Amino acid sequence: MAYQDSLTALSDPTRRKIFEAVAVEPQPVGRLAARLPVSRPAVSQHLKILSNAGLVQAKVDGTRRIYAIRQQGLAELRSYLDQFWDQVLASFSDEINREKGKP
Amino acid sequence: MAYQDSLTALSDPTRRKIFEAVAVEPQPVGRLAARLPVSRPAVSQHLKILSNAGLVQAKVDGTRRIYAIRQQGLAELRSYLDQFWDQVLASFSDEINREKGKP
DNA sequence: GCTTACAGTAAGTGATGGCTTACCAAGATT
DNA sequence: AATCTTGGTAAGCCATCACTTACTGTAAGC
Repeated sequence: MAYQDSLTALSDPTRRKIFEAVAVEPQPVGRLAARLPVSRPAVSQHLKILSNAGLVQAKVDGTRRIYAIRQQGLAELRSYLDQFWDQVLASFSDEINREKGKP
Repeated sequence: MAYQDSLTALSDPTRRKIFEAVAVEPQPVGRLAARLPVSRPAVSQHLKILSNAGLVQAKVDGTRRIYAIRQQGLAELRSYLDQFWDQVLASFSDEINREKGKP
């Protein structure tokens, strides 16, 4: 639901593969499981975690569920990291200013 | 060492706090531990993981080690996510083009 | 209506991971 | 030189987690 859950979700290699596969092309659960070395229930469980993190969402199509990336979840994670990026850039320019003021 | 390790490193709440604290201001291990609800060895272990992930680096100062953010590690993680961001934007414009072509 | 396809849930298991205390190494301080 | 400060390492413990098989539910297809 927030960037915390997104980071937890993407920390697992299998979930990353699922996320990456879904990013390339929205897919039903069965197809994802077929291309992965784990069982279909395992994929379902991973998708639940990714879904709760807001990183993917399912579009129901009969008995099938087509999972796709949810861009807002990705955006939240990006802005979390951007916050640090800004801080890094800020302290870097601070250092430059300190260096300039020295001699 | 790569974005995978960065995601694993930032998936833990305590490590996130350490990373966030170090982002605000470079600090020695002891000070970090004093402000956290875990022991100093625990902080050391977390810093090792963050360091291996390339997210922080230590500057040795006598017996003290001042930990700070390593911007390149953060950059790698950002670009990993940006890759998906680009894909999301691409498929979004694809959809618009499909919609335009329909009627 | 019966069966088949698709997918989520439940329960159990082995491995991983974060924490603690105890210990060790090395530079600072007196 | 003796001690204190600082911090990394070792070993062990408990909780969490990813995975499996078995089961349930629901929509399609004949």
